[in-house]
Amino acid sequence: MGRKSLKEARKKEIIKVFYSLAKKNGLENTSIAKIAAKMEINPSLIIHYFQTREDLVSGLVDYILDKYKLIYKVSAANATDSRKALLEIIGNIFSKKWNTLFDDGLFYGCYAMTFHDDKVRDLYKKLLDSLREMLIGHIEQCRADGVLDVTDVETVADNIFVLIDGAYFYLSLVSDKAEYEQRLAKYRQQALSILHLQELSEVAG
Amino acid sequence: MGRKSLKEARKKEIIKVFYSLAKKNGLENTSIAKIAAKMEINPSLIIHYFQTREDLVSGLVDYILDKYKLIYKVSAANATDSRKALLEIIGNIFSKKWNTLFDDGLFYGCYAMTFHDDKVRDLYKKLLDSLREMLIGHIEQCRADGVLDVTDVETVADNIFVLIDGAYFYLSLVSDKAEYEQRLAKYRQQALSILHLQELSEVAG
DNA sequence: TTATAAATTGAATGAATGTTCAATTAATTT
DNA sequence: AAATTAATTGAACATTCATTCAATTTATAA
Repeated sequence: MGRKSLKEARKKEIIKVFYSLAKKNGLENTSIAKIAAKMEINPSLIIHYFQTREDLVSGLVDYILDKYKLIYKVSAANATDSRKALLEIIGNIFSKKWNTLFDDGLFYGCYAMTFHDDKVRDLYKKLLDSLREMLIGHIEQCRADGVLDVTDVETVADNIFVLIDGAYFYLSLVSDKAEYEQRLAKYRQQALSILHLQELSEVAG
Repeated sequence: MGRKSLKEARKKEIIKVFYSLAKKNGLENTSIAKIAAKMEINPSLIIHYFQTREDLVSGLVDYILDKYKLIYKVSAANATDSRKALLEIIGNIFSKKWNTLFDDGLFYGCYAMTFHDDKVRDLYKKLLDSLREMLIGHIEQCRADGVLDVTDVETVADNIFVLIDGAYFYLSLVSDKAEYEQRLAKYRQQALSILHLQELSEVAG
């Protein structure tokens, strides 16, 4: 009875436009009114779905972190081979295509919010911790399969994460494309070195 | 003739209040009006000194980056001993007192601006690059003095910076004090390990 | 066809924003 | 004391903001 609810689909549409505008102009310069204008709908419709701006931002953070999570996803082709799976993840993390899928500016913009917004802080902390656990799992699997020679798995995983976060922090300021790619390759190499693995071209994404 | 100018002193006062409010409530929640209210002055006075909000923010970025730079400052006592100087810098970077002097939230908040504000981007890039050069200089001096055994100085310096940036990225989300300090110590240890140095208590700050 | 429920609009709100400009106050020099 | 220059105020500005509420349109089920 009554009209079919479009709620979830509509919310996602709104968030996507929010994402694209914030990506272009920054989080603080993206208002509800501007999102509505871009979508050619009424601002009150956005408030109808997200009761407050805070909820809207929260939805954006969810959206961004979901995208971020994808980088750690292992394709079905490599799911059964622990070594290939690990190599695929490392490859994904240190690849150029990541940038086309994911906007670092927004990731850091939302990250900056964690210092004053407990909700966002929790989301980030839980995501990063779950990714750590995941990487630990992969490494342990590799060790169990005898394809990896590491002693302290947790430390190794931590080293990888430090490398990732530190690498992109500086990389985001590198505008020269050649230097960017060169550094990226070097960091990937270093990640493999931490894992006592060698670069391989055999692994597809 | 006429009144003595308080311009520079007053501008610094304003920025300091801006800093303290933004530290507490976040950059985007700190308006000119709020700064003026806190100082019990008229908002137009702030505009008098900083023509636009953009200029005001730019001043804040300068202020923050100047503070950041201090972490890399070597005390006079260690200035002549290259090994002690390097150890002091590493000690400063991975110390708890840094947090009392410097607000990570604002540092990341301004960092997030680099993605849409070319001016801020240049400031950050130039600072980080100059710090790199400085660290490279210290390491090279140590090598010249025969107290350090490293081959590729630039790579070593880059590894240190990646460690710093990556470490604090995650540390900023760690609220448990004990875990925070434990990790911090571990990262410091790792920095020394990259330099092939050992932890020393002999170096004062 | 009618009832129902959700989607959407439109107008209005008050508060806060950055900024302008003229007027006034306060300090310093001649 | 008078002239000068900067500090500071106060009132006003147009804009934008998030949010509210009632009214209307649109789709679906009975």
